[in-house]
Amino acid sequence: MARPRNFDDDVVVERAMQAFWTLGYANTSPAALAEATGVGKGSLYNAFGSKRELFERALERYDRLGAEVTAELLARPGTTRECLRAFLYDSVKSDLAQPIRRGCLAVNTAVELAGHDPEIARAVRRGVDRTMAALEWRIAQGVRDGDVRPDLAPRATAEYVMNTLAGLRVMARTYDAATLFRIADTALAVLDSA
Amino acid sequence: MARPRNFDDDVVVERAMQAFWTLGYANTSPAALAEATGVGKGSLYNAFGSKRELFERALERYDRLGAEVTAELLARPGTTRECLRAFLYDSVKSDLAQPIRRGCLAVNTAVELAGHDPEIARAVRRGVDRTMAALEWRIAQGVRDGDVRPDLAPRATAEYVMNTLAGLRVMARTYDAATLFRIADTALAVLDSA
DNA sequence: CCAGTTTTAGACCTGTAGTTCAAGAAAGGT
DNA sequence: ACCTTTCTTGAACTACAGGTCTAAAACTGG
Repeated sequence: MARPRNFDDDVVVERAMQAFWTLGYANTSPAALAEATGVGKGSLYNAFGSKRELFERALERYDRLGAEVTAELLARPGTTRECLRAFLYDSVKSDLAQPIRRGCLAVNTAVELAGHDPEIARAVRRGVDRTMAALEWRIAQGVRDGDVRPDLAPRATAEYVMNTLAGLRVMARTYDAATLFRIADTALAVLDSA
Repeated sequence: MARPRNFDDDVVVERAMQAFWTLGYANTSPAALAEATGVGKGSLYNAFGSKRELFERALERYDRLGAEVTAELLARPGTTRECLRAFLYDSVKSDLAQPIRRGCLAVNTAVELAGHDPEIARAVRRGVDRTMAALEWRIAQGVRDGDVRPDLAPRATAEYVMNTLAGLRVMARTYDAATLFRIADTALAVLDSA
């Protein structure tokens, strides 16, 4: 009945996400998006409405993929501490693996846009809350299993771990691997019974 | 012998700093800088060369003022933990006091520019290192005084506290005061002997 | 009070961001 | 084969970013 799209939305959103992640929102021009996605500017606007809306799609995707990775890491066998360690290490490692340090899209977005765009702020918050809920759940399990100090409140501890991750994502911009891993280890020491 | 400047460089840099801090580097246009400083674009370019150079001056100033505040806080009487608590609380409070959450200029800069601009990355790093050195010094003193667990390495602990601060500066974009203070407290609990 | 120098305000310039639009292309229904 | 609909391509458009330039203005030593 009509001409079909000759690209896959998911693929385009994925590529746009990579571009936004690497360059930042403001520095990713429509031309850059066209280049990165292999789709003409016109088609992008036809399909997604605006740069802003495409960004929201990209952020959503990032949150969803991140939540999947987190869930997988936290569901692995091992002590709570091992799981949280894997959680922190994993993000540091994937950061360092990139040729240019791009940090975390959620953190970048919180810093670049959350202050001036309440809707984006809510989207970021939703994603972070989701990860934090997973952490809380895993920590609560650790308390039940007895491998976490029973006096730790799962909620507060989850917030704390999340905060540590946010810090690491920023520190990864300028510090080396050894420092980052050392920070992660120091942060996790709080979980140990003394 | 020649017409004198009719503005004070320091005042202009201070105001430019505020603008960059609030709006971000990319979003602060020359027009916005002229507006914020009360100095015409032409004069700004004459005095500072470029937006980029003015930003470097602003960042330098931020680092210097921050270092002064940190030094003052850490030199106050009280236990190490009280000092570090004041250090973390202070930044959270000043963040929350602003009408729009603008976080920390150094963190914002690390996120927005450090990945693509090595020189800026070095400047950020210098500032952070300075603060971290002050923390290390205070923690080492705490170890000597016996109010910090002696098994804590001052350097690693300082990095850890710095990381916690970086995290808080990001989390302050989207979370409320209660959560932020709770995170700070949890983070400081690691210092206690059990 | 003039000469010489530097600053100033803002007009001006070039490039690009972000978006829209017009014209044609690829379907599917009839 | 034709019509309708939706997509594509790329040119076109407006606004503003970042920076330069100019003509007047403000100082000061002589």
